[in-house]
Amino acid sequence: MVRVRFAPSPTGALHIGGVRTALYNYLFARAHGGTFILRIEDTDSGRFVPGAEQYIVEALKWCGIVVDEGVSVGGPHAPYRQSERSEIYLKYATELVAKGDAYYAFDTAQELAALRARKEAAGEAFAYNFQIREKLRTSLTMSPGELEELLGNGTQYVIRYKMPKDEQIVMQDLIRGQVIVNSSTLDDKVLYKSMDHLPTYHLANIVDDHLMQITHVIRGEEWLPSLPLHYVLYRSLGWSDTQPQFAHLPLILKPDGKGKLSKRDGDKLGFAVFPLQWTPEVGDGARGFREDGFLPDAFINMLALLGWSPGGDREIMTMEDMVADFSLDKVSRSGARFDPDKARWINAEYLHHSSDAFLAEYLMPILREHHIEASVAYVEHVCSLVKERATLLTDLWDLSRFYFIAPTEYDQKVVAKFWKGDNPRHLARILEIVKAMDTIQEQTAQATIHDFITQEGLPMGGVMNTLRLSLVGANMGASCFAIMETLGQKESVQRIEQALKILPMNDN
RNA sequence: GGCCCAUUCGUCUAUCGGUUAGGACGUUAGAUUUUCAUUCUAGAAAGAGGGGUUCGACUCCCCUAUGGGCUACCA
Repeated sequence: MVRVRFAPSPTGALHIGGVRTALYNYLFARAHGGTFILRIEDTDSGRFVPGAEQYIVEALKWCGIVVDEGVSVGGPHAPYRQSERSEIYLKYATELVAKGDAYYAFDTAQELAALRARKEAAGEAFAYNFQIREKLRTSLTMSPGELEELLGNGTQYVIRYKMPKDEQIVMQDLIRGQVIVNSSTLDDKVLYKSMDHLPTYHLANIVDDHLMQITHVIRGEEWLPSLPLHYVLYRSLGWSDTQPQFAHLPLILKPDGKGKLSKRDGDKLGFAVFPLQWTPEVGDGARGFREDGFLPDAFINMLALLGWSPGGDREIMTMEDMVADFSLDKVSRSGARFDPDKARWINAEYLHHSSDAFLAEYLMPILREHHIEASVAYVEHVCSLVKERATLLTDLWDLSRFYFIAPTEYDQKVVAKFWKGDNPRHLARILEIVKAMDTIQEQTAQATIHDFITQEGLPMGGVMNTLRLSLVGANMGASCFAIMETLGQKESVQRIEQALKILPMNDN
């Protein structure tokens, strides 16, 4: 039975790299009939950000990623917030000390900083490891009595893992294959912190994954360097035989390929890097894909393709399609640059195939904000005319406003180009034809007016663009006749009359 | 600096030893269109470099280069 977890830290908004990790975990779980768990890793009390957890829950919901078990839905392994599980971890840390695989260290932050500074001054890297641990104030070199006294009088301590010396740690990664690291290059990581009396990520992660019976750990590549630590931790705890399998995902890079994508890139690109708008109580906010007009289905489709391909040429896929084809061995090994252009194109694909009813539902509230009364049927019809011109949901209003509001000003460039010579006079004659119609039907109106223009030998482009200018106020939109049919005869007549009244009749 | 990971068109990728190295975004040129879009057609565009292994390497191995990640009582 497959059990995977997405385990973010509530330190701010979840950026698209995190969402993609969640997505891959979710796809993997669904593909194997498994369980997708949401666990909050809030063991860094110093970086906790109020509202971040709620943001994560809402973001997953918007993406259509359904949590089976975890924070906000509960489950058999509750609680799923590590801060609420704090008493669990100390037990395992002290167990490791008892076994001799970990030890108490009493160095102060100042002492460590001094040590680090001295090493750096000598041009060497500082590592808290086998070479130095015997020379520091640790339980390794103390008498039992001395240790008991320090522990008893409340002296601050951390528990560090005693990384073995010169051992080849052989690991398996589902995406990268075998990875081997010599343990002497690793340091004695802190497992349990003195400051907030909470475990570090490494301990809490291993303990919870074990307790929650996680079968596969799918996480970002930034965790690969700590995989050896996790391996030896599982071994020390006696859990090697049930330890999960690991898959380290390639990173999502900045568009220029220089480094991991970050919040600042969003500002620089003028493009969202978060699923939802983020408005923290303090600090800077950030825009979201949702608010920028992306459809959730398009968003996850775009994200899924950043580092995974089903093989072959398929690109536009629903969540169900992706579940059916997802497998970790088709995840690529190299980092993927985020491409705003491709993201926009995918969204346009989804938008063009959205139903008019769905788009109208989005547009109606915007119309209400502009105090526009329109029937759902009318709005749906308008959506059918504008959607192929839209890339983002937010384009809809700009593309459709002239169907609801007569132009109050006219695009000067278009005026300069077409509202000249005899064109206004020709338009006045078109007006008479339109006036004579009871109703406007696209095909018949087109036939009638085109015939007139041809028979009178008038310039087709000049007349039609002038007509469009009077109707729309710009050189955009569907066929003039479709527009007139939508607007209705009365409104069409009014708009042509208004243009003839407002714009100068001729420039002779 | 040390350790680890990676490397196919500008970008995302397909290829799992034998292909004219395919697709998509973007881009260029056309067509369609009264406009803006859409759509369609065509084009340019890639295996980092050097060694091996092999009858044959983009594909396997090694070295170099380049890029990235990690190197906290952060995750």
